[in-house]
Amino acid sequence: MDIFSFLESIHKVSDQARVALQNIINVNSYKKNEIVQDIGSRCKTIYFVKDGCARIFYYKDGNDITEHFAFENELIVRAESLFTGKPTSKGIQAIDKSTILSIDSESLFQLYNQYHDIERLFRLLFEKEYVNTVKRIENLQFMSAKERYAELLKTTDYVQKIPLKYIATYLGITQVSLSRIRADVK
Amino acid sequence: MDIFSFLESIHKVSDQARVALQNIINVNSYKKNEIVQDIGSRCKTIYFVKDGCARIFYYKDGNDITEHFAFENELIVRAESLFTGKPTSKGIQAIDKSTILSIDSESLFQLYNQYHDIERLFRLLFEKEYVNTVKRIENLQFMSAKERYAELLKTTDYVQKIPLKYIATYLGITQVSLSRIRADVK
DNA sequence: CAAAACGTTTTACAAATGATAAATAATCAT
DNA sequence: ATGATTATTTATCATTTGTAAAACGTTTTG
Repeated sequence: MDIFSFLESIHKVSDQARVALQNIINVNSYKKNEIVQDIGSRCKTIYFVKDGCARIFYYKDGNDITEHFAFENELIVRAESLFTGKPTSKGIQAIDKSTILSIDSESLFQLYNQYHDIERLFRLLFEKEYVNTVKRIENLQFMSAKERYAELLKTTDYVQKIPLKYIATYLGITQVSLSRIRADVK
Repeated sequence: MDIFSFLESIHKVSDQARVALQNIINVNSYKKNEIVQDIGSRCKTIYFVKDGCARIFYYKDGNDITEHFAFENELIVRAESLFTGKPTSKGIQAIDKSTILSIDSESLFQLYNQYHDIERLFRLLFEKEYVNTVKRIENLQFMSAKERYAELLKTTDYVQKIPLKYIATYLGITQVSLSRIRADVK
């Protein structure tokens, strides 16, 4: 799917705005496990998974924690850096061979001033992301690990391709615990 | 603090826009424990705590769960209803005697078309809320209940006034468990 | 004030999850 | 292919958290 078809499904922008947007979008291919952006600097990019699958991760007490998964036609954003200007402690990694679009956020925020349409489009996009994070809170706050795992399985078949250890930390549990849950379900 | 001082600290709008905004804001006082908006209908209101303290809650398996606390000069929004148009399963309750402003969302979204300024202001506001929810995920995903409690205590002294049972479910644990944690810390 | 209602703590026991190590299984690189 | 590496499962035991019930405290209200 073309990103513009996706964007148009959210909010249609003028042809001029569309061209302006095209100019700040880059396409890149990543190998399995390749780092898309490393931990450390201030995040100035909005990513969009065209094909494949990626994750946001960080380290807590030396352990690799997956905070977020993104599949086809989904945004990846480290909001706590992008919207605050603070350096990020989170990295982005392609889990599988992937095609990922990058939108330079500083250029985008400039375009907001010229094209009200573009600001609205991204406002709506980020509102959706916001809603997703709220749902994830509901999920983490009072569902058992087993329930959370069942929920995740429902979202996409792509989950099958994701290493167990990533899924475990995403669910907020250890690999061993997830392995037990799986054994139970069988 | 006046809400307009607060809003101006995020993004300054024109005098005209300000007047238009004033017209869709209502001020209400609530008694301790009073319901601000009940569970059920579609959420069409953005709330702002001027004084006091409120919470978002819902029921899971018959248990009252606190999803969110809002203190002075904070927004309260049930994003998953406001931004999707779906009915909400969450209610809002004043925890203490409170003054809470209500902004009608349908009117606000209309104003977005007339005043680019207002759309930008609220875009920035909701970006902040989005960042807060992301931080809460970090918090819930891999911090122990003890750590989460310590974090919460740091945020505001107002926590002292909040019933333990609300705090416990907010942290994702039972009252009994929180009571134990408190006994430990002493 | 006293009774009732509500909130918090404690206790005892059960269930879920963590930590560590070892055993298998699957994947990768030469 | 085969050895090395990485991923997953299993086992054992410790810790955390849940559940239920009772005890204790505090607040509300007639």
